[in-house]
Amino acid sequence: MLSRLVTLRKSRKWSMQETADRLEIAKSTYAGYEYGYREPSLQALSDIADLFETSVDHILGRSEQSLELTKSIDEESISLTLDGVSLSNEELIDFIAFTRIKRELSKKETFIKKEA
Amino acid sequence: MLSRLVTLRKSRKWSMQETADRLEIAKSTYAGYEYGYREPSLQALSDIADLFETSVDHILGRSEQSLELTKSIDEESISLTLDGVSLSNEELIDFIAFTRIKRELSKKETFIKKEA
DNA sequence: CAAAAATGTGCGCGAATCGAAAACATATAT
DNA sequence: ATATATGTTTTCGATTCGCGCACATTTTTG
Repeated sequence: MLSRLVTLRKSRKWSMQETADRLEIAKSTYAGYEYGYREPSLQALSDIADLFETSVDHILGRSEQSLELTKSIDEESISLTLDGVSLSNEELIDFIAFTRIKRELSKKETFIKKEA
Repeated sequence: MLSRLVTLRKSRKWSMQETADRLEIAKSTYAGYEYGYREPSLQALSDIADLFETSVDHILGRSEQSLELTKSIDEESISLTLDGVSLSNEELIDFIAFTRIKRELSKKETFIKKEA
């Protein structure tokens, strides 16, 4: 269930002990999570996500969320940031237009090439 | 901990019973989640997120995720889609450049205006 | 309006499982 | 080679999960 923990921990070069310490739980408890014979409480799960600076969904290995840009306008689901500054609706709208046009153009290019 | 459940359920106009049925659990079990005196297992939590077509993080009320665009290049965290088509790295890179430049320009504009 | 059905709310219990301590195995460092 | 750190498993008391059941409240139906 929590198979991604191993990767997350090792990419940080932390031992189980160190990870457990940071989470303020016993190493055997943490080990239980990694080995899969224990499940953390929701609070612990949340703490783990915070520690690894990732989402709970990612830790749970849930089918990676795909964020549809057109839907994220005016919705408070996920906020996008660039260089730490959150993306304004205007920037998002510009981007959508920008990319749609680029996609249209690349279609036409292909079409022309085929014709030639 | 799971205070968002009420909203999610009611926005669908489901009774507790109906929700529990869809989740294939007892209504008293589901009620426990909503009232906050019970926590679902990770599997149940995941099922709930699926049922409500939302993320576990959202259900847990975790500080809304912000996705840093520069970090999402080459990372398998969340995939962005536009009009149902997933965003290529190239499109993302272009957008980052595009927006950075726009931001730079708007700074300068302000500067010029101040000078004038 | 009254009866019936559905829904919400809470209790109690057996079963499941949590979290930690401890012991042991294995690896790393001195 | 010995000590120290890390990984892994077992054990156990305490917690709490999930459900059935009962009752209150609301909604539906005739």
